[in-house]
Amino acid sequence: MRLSRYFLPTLKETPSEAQIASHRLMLRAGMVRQGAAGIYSWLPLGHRVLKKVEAIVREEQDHAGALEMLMPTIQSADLWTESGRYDDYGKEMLRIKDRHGRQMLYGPTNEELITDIFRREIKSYKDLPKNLYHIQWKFRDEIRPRFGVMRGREFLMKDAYSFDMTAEDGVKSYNAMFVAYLRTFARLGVRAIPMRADTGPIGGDLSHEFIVLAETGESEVFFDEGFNDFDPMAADPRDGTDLQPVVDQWTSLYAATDEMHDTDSAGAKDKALVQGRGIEVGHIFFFGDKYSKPLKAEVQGPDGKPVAVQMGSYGVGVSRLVGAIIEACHDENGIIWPEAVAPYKVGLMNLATKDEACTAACDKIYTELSTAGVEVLYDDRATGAGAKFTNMDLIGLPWQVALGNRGFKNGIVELKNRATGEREEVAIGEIVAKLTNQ
RNA sequence: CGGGAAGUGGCGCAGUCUGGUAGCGCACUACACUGGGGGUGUAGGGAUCGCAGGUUCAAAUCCUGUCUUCCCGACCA
Repeated sequence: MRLSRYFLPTLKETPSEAQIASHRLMLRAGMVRQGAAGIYSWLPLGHRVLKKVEAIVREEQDHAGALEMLMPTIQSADLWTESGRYDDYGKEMLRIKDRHGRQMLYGPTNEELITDIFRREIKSYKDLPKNLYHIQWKFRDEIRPRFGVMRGREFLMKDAYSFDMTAEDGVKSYNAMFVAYLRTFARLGVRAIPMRADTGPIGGDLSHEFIVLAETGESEVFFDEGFNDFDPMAADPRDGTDLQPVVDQWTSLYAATDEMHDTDSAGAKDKALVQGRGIEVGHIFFFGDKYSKPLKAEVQGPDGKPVAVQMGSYGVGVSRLVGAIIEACHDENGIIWPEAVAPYKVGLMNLATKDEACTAACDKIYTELSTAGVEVLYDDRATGAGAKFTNMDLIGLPWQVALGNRGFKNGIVELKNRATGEREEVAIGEIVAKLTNQ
């Protein structure tokens, strides 16, 4: 993409409403713009990142056997009355009336809706297990939205729902999601640690939060440094092996957020305990028949008798993750994207746009990279070189390629790694091959 | 919802106390120079000062109401 044709409104100064790093950087890098408190438009650069995060979440869900579908954002209040949560949910739920005066709501979550779909279509134990998910916008009318997309009111969430005949099978479904989450966050380029969680209003007795570690995270966390030795990609939910040992390993070490932290517990006395900060990006629950009973989500067992199914739900804050990744990956100059979610892999800068030969060389590199399938953002604007460097550091593409008169005379470009800051001179003729293999 | 701040060109701010023709930096437009870390000059465009009402000869400035945004707390993907 040529920057001269792109829509990338970067800001030199930070808008006064943004306080934390990810919010400041998302505004400055031209990724999002605020519509109302906690509600954002995603501009092209931010949208690309959001879609990449979404794609990785989707791949790992599919890989773990979950089935993608799509439920609406607007729901009828009826199902919520039936589950008893219409009154319980409180002011966090955005309630609206349609033209006929029917009570509707903008979905804050989808347990009721998915359970209704399930109970209408699935009648036999032979159809189990099932794990259905969707990636959809939710709305929770938070008292105080803040931190940009990290705690917005409107947010993109992946939520999956598992249905099993027995609690034992339900735990297997839970474990598959547990492993899928380990893999998802590792692929996104961040370190996430599962922590035993309070089940809160969703209920149930088995639940873990996945916390991305970031120095500027919103909550304080305590965890065993033994987590460093675990490989999140070691287990595969699809190869048919028992995942319980993997889950046992990841839950054997102490890990807790400050509100769950208990200095008196045995694990907390471990010498290997370290303190850090983190951001919750995923939360999984196994809650048995909490919703299937009141909503009568039953199947017939082998004996012909109806049984309420065992359910679990599994959320990932997709839009929140974009902010969380930035919190974990930035410096004083801007964002440092992990390659898997970077909006473009390479930022190519023409530092001598008035020099026809140099420009032709840049154009050639741009064309060849594009043809080779490398995502490249090409700064071909007639602005000063300093502005280009500063802007590239801000938007944080993993690789920067700079070509100006100086290098052109000697037949070299400068290649810079945004994360390490390392610069290297590469022959013009070799840069494409080098980036293609990188 | 309790406590606290703030709304003035796109962004960051001054002006408000003490009422008297709306200002600065950045960004933007044109031209020239410049071109390896947000460069320089000249000339421009753009604001009913959040909104409504009131006081006054006169309101960004004083009074009343209201909306919005941000921060701390309780709540949360």
